[in-house]
Amino acid sequence: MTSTEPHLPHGTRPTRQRRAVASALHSFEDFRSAQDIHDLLRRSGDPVGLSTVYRTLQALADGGEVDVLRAEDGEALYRRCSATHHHHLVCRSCGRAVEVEGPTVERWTDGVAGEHGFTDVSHTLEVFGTCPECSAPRD
Amino acid sequence: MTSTEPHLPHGTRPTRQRRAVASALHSFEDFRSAQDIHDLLRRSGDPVGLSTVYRTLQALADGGEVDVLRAEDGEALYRRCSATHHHHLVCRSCGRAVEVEGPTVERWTDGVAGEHGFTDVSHTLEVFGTCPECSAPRD
DNA sequence: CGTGGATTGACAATGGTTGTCAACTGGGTT
DNA sequence: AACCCAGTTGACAACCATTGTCAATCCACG
Repeated sequence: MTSTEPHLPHGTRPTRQRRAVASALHSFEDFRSAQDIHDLLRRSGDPVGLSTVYRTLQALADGGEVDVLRAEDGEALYRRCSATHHHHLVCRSCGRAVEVEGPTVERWTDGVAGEHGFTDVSHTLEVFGTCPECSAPRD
Repeated sequence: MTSTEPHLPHGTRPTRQRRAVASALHSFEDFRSAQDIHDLLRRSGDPVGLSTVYRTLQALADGGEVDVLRAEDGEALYRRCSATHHHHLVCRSCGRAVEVEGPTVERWTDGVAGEHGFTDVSHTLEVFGTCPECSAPRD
């Protein structure tokens, strides 16, 4: 079941490097930095230049294939994602993220924006917490 | 006393520099970068060292006196804020921001997090749009 | 006044990200 | 197979927001 791999923008070449990045994105489900992914690839014996990692991640992000969120310190973190609009429930301890949908929130943001006469509305929403596993007492 | 000026953390000295930064924060209602504020102060004849601007903004942010949000490129942007929990409706054209409250959203995030067993929940939410003035046809 | 801790700011260092550009790759064409 | 050549790569440098450093300065208090 590897058919859910992020696809590269139409018209680009499926090079070894791009496949490697796309594949790496499938090996974890938390948010990782570009540099983390670069290291991951090097250690897994399928090295890709740092510039290329950045370029590929950017292309995937532009194509909506990966989500980007900013760490506290402003560093960009990446994660593969589904195509539909969604938000994340991120564990602030282990980083694992769950995609969640929020029709309630979508309606609310549109409503609030409308009340103030704002148009062409978009929004960002991330929820942070401690996941069950991380809050479980140590065994 | 109902001064709306940002207050500095308890026990710190109200120096000229810190007052200048706090005052600058009151001269605009959109989000500005630390460097913008540094420039603003220099041009207004009340110069403050860049390090001090960063330090003061950080202290104010820690004390919940100013909001921080990240621009697309990861740059930190600052704006004075009220003490209660709130979100922003930000004009992506002129940058002006309106504080909004969302009990609906608070309830929703807590609910979703709870369903997944997440505890100690917090969240970030920003709404972007085009404000009435910016979407109005030129006068 | 004098003293000491808090504060400042010029400057250097850090680090994520982007720009540069010569070398390389590989699909289409002859 | 050899040739093209636009797309691609990656080592390296440049960029720039942010943080660290530390000697000089300030200021509350005795």
